[in-house]
Amino acid sequence: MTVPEQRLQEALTTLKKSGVRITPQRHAVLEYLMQSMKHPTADEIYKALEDKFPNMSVATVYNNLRVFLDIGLVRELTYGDSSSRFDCNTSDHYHIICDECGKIVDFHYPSLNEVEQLAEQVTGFDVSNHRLEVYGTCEDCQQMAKH
Amino acid sequence: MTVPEQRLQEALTTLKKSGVRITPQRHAVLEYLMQSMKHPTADEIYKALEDKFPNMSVATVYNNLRVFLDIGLVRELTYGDSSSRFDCNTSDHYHIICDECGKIVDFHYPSLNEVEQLAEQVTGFDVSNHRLEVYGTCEDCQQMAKH
DNA sequence: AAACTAAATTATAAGCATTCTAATGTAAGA
DNA sequence: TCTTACATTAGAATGCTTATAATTTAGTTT
Repeated sequence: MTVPEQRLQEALTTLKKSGVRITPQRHAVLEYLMQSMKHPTADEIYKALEDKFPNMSVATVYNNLRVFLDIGLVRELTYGDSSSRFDCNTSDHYHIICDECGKIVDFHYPSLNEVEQLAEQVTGFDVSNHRLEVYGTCEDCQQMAKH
Repeated sequence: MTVPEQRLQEALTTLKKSGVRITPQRHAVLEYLMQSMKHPTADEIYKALEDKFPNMSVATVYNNLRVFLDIGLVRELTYGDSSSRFDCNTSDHYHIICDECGKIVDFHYPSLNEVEQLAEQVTGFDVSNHRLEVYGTCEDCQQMAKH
């Protein structure tokens, strides 16, 4: 069994445990998210599945993404651009984003615990988590710029 | 001259240098941003100025924010919630955001250069900058939760 | 100081992502 | 198989932001 397939099985188990029904559409949205190495928008998921489910509503995609978010199966990524992206890799990692083409690449780095600790001391907040995004130009766009 | 006043003067000089006209509305938007310790949304700016400029259009606020963004006088902050916030403090700093009330507080911490460097090596990106946001519950909301 | 012109403002319409609503359909247990 | 609470659907509605076209104006030129 491949890694995405295994994650899908685990996710389905989590859904069942949470008392959430497994419908064909829900299954398909989850499967697409798990297999995608990108971080798709709701519309990208919708378009990717319209062959399989010609009658599926965009609302269904949004509804299911919300369900997955609530259970903690996916994370929502919001950047400057208009629409949210969804990341099914919930393990600790950061993102590096191309200023030119918007590509998002996962980037592993040890968690910045000392920043969280200092933030608590200085601001009095009860810190829950943090987000780090690095911006730059990806190799593809660097090549493009040379020609 | 107070610090916000001084920053306003500097900003006006920058605008002139960039060949941007100083209109009363533009001046007012900039002044409000500079004096505000919060990170207002476009609508908050619009509402704050409607006494002074009863005929001002929301479009004017958006237009001017874009001008300021292009020149680098302000930064746009986009989080999960619907509308962008604007930060006229362009010095290096991070933000800590309350999960409950959405309050955004400036938080100073040395720039994470080593993260940028590692990201370049690992991903091949030409890194330009990065963003760090810490999330948690502010003191006010911690108090509220107790009662 | 008056005239000029490119840029800014205004009011309104339009666009887009997302959410809501109400009717219909269905997964999963009894 | 029957039942029912939950999901899906289509389409309307919402809210933020941008576009359009007409009017006004800042800042320069005469």
